Amino acid sequence: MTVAMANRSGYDPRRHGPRRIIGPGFHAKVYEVVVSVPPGRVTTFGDVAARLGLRSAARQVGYALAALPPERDDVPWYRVVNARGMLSPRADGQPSAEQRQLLASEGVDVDERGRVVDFASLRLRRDDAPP
DNA sequence: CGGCTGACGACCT
DNA sequence: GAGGTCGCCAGCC
Repeated sequence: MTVAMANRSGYDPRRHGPRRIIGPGFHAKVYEVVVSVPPGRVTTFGDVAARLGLRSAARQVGYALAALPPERDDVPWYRVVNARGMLSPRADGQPSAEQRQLLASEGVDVDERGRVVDFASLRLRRDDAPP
């Protein structure tokens, strides 16, 4: 017996984390976490969500960054990639060239498939320290 | 106030 | 490895 097979149609906290309502200001919290990502490092949507206590809300983190207002140019959105270390494709189906360039300016290389080179080492996890 | 819009992640076959 | 399913929520028309 495992929790994984408990109920397929129901909610599995082991997998998705706690059900919790962040409430208004969710976007602002996302931005705050992203601001704390140091130059030359990257993090993931899921890690940001986990840091907010909502592992299951990775998608919402993406939505929040998609809605990032231009005046929030203090938020290094480009340091956020997906869990595989890939730059998330935008509406046109390809990764943002601007994101690639901004990362490159910090010494973070992105290969031709859109994946961050040496992602495992550069990834900033919730309670991770630089090597 | 109803409906639509979005940068994801983990599992399963 | 690739493709599909399900679960998440706040903003802005």
